[in-house]
Amino acid sequence: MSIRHAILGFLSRQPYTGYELKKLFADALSFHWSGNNNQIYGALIDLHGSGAVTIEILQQEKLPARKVYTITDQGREELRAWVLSEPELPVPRVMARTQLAWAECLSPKELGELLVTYRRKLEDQILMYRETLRRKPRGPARSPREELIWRSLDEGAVAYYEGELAWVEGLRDALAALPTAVDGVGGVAGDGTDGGA
Amino acid sequence: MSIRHAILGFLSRQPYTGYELKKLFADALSFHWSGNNNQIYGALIDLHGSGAVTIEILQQEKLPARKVYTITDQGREELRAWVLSEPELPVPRVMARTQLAWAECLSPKELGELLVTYRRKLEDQILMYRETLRRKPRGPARSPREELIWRSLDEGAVAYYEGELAWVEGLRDALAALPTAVDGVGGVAGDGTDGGA
DNA sequence: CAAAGCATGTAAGCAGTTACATGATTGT
DNA sequence: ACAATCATGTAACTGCTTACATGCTTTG
Repeated sequence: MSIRHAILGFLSRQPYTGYELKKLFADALSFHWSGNNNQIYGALIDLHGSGAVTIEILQQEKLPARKVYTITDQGREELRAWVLSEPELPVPRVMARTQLAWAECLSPKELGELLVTYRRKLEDQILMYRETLRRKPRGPARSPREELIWRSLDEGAVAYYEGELAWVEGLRDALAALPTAVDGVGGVAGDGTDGGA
Repeated sequence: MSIRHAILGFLSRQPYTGYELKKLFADALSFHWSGNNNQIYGALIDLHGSGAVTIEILQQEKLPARKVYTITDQGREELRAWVLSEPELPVPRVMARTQLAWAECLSPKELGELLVTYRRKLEDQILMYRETLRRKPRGPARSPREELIWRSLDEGAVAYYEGELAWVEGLRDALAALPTAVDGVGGVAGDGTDGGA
């Protein structure tokens, strides 16, 4: 369970309820968890069981009780140990690229359209990120250093999509530069309904 | 199941046994599946059940029988449909970045070391990729277009890690440029054992 | 003789997903 | 009247992972 540590991270700043954490995950651009109940409530029970957090139950009139979770010293130690642990290399599992790997069964036109669709999605995502970052300033950082890191993480997320976009553009250019004889294979002779093995 | 389509992709080039597919996945740089038995043998049974592949069993003297899987027309159609399907945006879930998000509990020195470790792993990975690509030429492509795409995928994988590397370098530079007063917080006053909420 | 390769498969588990269930309150 | 928000939790599933199990052959 790795969302466990992200939860501890949030709790290291201030106490939260499961419901609030759920929203934090759903809203955050840099934390790519769906923030579903199952994981968060489950992880919180787990964290409580292992003594990393304490629970305070606040009864409310006519609304369900709020269970406010507070990190313990032990929880802080666990968080620290995780942050210090060997960072692992990311595995770029990009489904769209796997699709392209087997694009041989497509006509040039179909392939072109696929690339355009992907490009457009990437552009939209970049715009959305930029817009969200512009108008939803994150909470106050605990230090200029933390502020810097958070900004860097946000920028890095955008940069990732920009990198992917540049790659698609590069591929499109390269494909366009291929000899026309090849372009004609699927574009003239067939409709792309698979030419055979 | 999504490795299902990657398997169909390989089979669209030529028939393979499960064992061979397993090695293909394990060796390929652009397909980030572990190539474990469970998934591959399971997916093959599934593919056979739905009529996407046929099985030919070749008995061997004193070695286990080889089950050679061949893609059917229906399998080709499924592959084609998948390749044409809406490409989905990748989600960059980089654990190392999540660690950095909660690096506030680290001293400047510890943070610096963490970044250096990550940078080194990225550099190693890039070198390893380059080396592997240089000396393990992939099989013959079915067309110049496929050749181009495959090369592009390989280059894209390296470019991804280079982008991540550039991001780390940028962050390091930015941290180094922070006022020294801040640098002193964890470096002088404490040993980084957590300064409190 | 041990290790690696050939070739199949099973078991157990983890981290994540969507969707369901309950029920009051507030906003349109 | 309908939807969204508050707030908890459960169920069922998917995709992927490591590790185990079997047994024979080739290579060092």
